[in-house]
Amino acid sequence: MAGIDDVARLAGVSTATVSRALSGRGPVSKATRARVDAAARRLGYVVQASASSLASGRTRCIGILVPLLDRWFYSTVLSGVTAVLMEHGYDVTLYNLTTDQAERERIFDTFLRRQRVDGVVVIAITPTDREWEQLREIGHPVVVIGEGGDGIRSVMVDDEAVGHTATTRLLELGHTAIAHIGMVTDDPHTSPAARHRGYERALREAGVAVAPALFAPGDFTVGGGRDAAARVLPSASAVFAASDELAVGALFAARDLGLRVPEDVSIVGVDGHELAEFFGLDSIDQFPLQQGRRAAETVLAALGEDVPAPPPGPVPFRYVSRGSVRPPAT
Amino acid sequence: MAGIDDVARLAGVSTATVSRALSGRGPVSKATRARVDAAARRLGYVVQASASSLASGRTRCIGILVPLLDRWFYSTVLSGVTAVLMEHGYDVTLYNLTTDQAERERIFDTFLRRQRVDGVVVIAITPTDREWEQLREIGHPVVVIGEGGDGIRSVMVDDEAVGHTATTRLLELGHTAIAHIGMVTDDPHTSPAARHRGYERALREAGVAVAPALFAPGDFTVGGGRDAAARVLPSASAVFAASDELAVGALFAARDLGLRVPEDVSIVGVDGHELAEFFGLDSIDQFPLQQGRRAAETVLAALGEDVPAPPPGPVPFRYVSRGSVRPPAT
DNA sequence: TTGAAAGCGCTAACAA
DNA sequence: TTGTTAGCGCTTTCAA
Repeated sequence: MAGIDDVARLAGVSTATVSRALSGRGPVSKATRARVDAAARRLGYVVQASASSLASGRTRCIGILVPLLDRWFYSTVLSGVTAVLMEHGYDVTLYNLTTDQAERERIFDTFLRRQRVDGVVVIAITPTDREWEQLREIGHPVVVIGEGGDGIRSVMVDDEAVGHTATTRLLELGHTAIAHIGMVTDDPHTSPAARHRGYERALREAGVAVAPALFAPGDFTVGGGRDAAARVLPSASAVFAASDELAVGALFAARDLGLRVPEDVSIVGVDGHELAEFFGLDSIDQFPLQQGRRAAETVLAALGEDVPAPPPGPVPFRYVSRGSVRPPAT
Repeated sequence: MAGIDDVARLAGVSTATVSRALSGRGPVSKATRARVDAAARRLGYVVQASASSLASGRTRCIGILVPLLDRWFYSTVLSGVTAVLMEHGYDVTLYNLTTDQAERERIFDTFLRRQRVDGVVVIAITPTDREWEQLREIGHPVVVIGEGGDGIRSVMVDDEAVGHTATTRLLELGHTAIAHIGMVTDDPHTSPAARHRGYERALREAGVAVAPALFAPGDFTVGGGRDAAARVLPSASAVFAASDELAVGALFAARDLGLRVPEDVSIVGVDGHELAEFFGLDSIDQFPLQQGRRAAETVLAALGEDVPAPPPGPVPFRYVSRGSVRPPAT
């Protein structure tokens, strides 16, 4: 495996010049650069990551923290992040935070502190105060998809607006017995919490009382949605589900109860999941691929890479009609 | 950020001893190790990855090549791989091979050759001859989930047996007009190709002619399955789909055609996807999480890590009945 | 624009 | 069992 000396020898220059030519940092004459490039190509030379990192302090690697890999939203965001980073020559190191507390600590205490990454993208995780602190301490840019903390860049949709939009749509159709299925968290800074707030605000603004019995928690899976919906469907004419997976679960629950959608019950989800289309499910698309791309561009920009500056403010979402809502039967 | 010298000073030993104590390589007395551990903990010292790698030649990082992230099978395998690697203190660097040819080349030419990884896990990708060559050249263990190449370790289910099992089940129920929806590849060493062979062999063994009109290609998505199934359903009493996503698509196609499952048509899929349960879909579960775990253990074993030796031979699969098949209507 | 040379922070011979 | 020391393969001052 060729080293930088081999390239230097073949090109008839010093290793310093090879380094400058190949990295693009520092002045190199056009002719020299061409000779170095040719020599490098001829030898199949690729700079060794660890040596380069040790000498320069840059790793060209971004760490990604993600809570689950097998959920559509996360894996789609991840696709967006990796695509952009790869285009810019960055590697991606994946840290899958499970529910195992010891493992989680090890990621924050050790993995992230090995100086293996130049930056971190956090997907939909709510770090504790201490974890925020640790993220800041690594001394590299951190971008959160979701609500950020102090001095931490964030890419997010306005989840309260999402909840408000979906609920308002149902209200406008004339529904008043609108159930919500989502997740209960003690942390108000999460997407489910914000969507829930948006739901309640829309109801209040419309003068409709918020009925606690019309909320049912369920984890963000089809099964969770089915179980949660089964509890509220008997007393609701419409359901706002905090994710498309939950909404699909609600469709199954409706079927089990002999309810037709949308004749007997209207259902709206959130995400833009592939399945929403097949089920003819109204949904608020939040463009997860774009969120991932934007997060990646945000870290790269913070690292001084030449990327289109991501626009400030929350990322867009869009209500997509597919036929799962209609005015309530009278 | 504390360095190894700080730890050495605080513990009253040399840096070499700190290195030995913390890495576990080389002899250190019990008392010394305790002092070093205490000093390291006190200073919050974590070894710097690039310096350690440069000096030792080991990176404690495994590269993973995956074609798609947002498909259930791949992301589940990936979960299994990352879980095991993390348990052993290994990082995971993710390379998402898209269909972009230039990007793919860059991964094989550059990314994998930066000596950033100690080993590679390839998920469901069919490398070209040249790419196999490049994988071997990096001089590290490579494990493929799917059919391997020369001198490359492989973790795989016997996909021909999978196809044979599913088809045989339908034959035993009395079906003869059994359609297959899968993927067309010119490469015989892929899962879809093997499942297709198993399907045809089962038919031949049962004395049923293989009807080319009963095969329809579709990419491995719900949409692909729906379109493919729409073409073969009119002339089939049963469908063997090469994945659960395809099978779910077939369910939608059946519904669109006014066919009931299983009264009018029987459907079997492959994977063990969460949705199979909700749709009451018969499926061959291939335990992707276990496949991922086994692949990770295989690389680790090859690197001399202390892991349970993965059993040889193909990984298990299991036919799971959920009510989507029955004898053909007469 | 180039080259010489001093590290980057750690590991692993080797000697004690 | 421990310390001394010479690198690992690059990058980056600094001087020319």
